[in-house]
Amino acid sequence: MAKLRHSRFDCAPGCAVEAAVGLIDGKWKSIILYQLLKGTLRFGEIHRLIPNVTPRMLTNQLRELEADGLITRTVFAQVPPRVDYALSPLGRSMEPVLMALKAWGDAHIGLYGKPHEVAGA
Amino acid sequence: MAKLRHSRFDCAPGCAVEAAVGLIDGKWKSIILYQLLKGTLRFGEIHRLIPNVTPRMLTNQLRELEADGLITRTVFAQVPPRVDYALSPLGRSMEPVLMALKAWGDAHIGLYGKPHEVAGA
DNA sequence: GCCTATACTATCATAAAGGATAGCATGATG
DNA sequence: CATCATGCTATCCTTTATGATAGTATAGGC
Repeated sequence: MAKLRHSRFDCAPGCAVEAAVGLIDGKWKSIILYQLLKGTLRFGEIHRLIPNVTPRMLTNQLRELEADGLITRTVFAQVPPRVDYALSPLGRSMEPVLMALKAWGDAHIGLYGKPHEVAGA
Repeated sequence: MAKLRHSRFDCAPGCAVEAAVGLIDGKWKSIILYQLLKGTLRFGEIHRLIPNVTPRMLTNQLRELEADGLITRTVFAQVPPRVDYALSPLGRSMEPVLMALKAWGDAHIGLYGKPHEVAGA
């Protein structure tokens, strides 16, 4: 059996932090959730907003976010196919976390804006 | 050359979020930072607070956090050795992120408290 | 002299994360 | 009939993350 995701929850003092981090653990997940804050998006729209992700990984991480209950996936029976992704109420409850991350990133992005050029802290 | 950590910063709209997430990307990092919110800790104290981490990984992630400027490491020339770890001002500025993660985790830990038992969202 | 403590280091191993590339079914369009 | 769009899937591959285990230097305590 593959290691269970989130299996590390052991209710130590850091547990709550760990639980939250575990849900956004995946290279593209936090970006996907952040983009969905603005509203429902289709697969292709997400891909245009995050061009560096491969279709395989985008699908993979959308499926995991759905399995974790953070987003909803709605398929429209038409051609070409249309699939809408949106934050679920649980996902929406992550907004304070995502906005805290953004606020921190906005304030400090200059420290890491270029590879190899980390400013002295 | 190994891939640079944080090399994925490309200043897309999610960039700021990505930057912040990249700094806590590592199985134990968010827990370490969370524990250090309470104040300076020695290596062994951190290990007692996070018993599941191996010494190798604890050292590895402490070194990365230090390299990223989030924590400071102070060596005392004595025997047995004593090394203190503390949040740097930059690390301290992550407190809102860590507290947002904790608040979210506290509110929702029940959803993921046990492996294999994800409540319907 | 042996044991203990501390904060690691060294080495090997396993598992997983993520990427690269090519391809698919269906209808619409020209 | 060829091309296009969409949202993927399949397969193989590379890289990285993490773990398991054993070991280390130095002084102090018994």
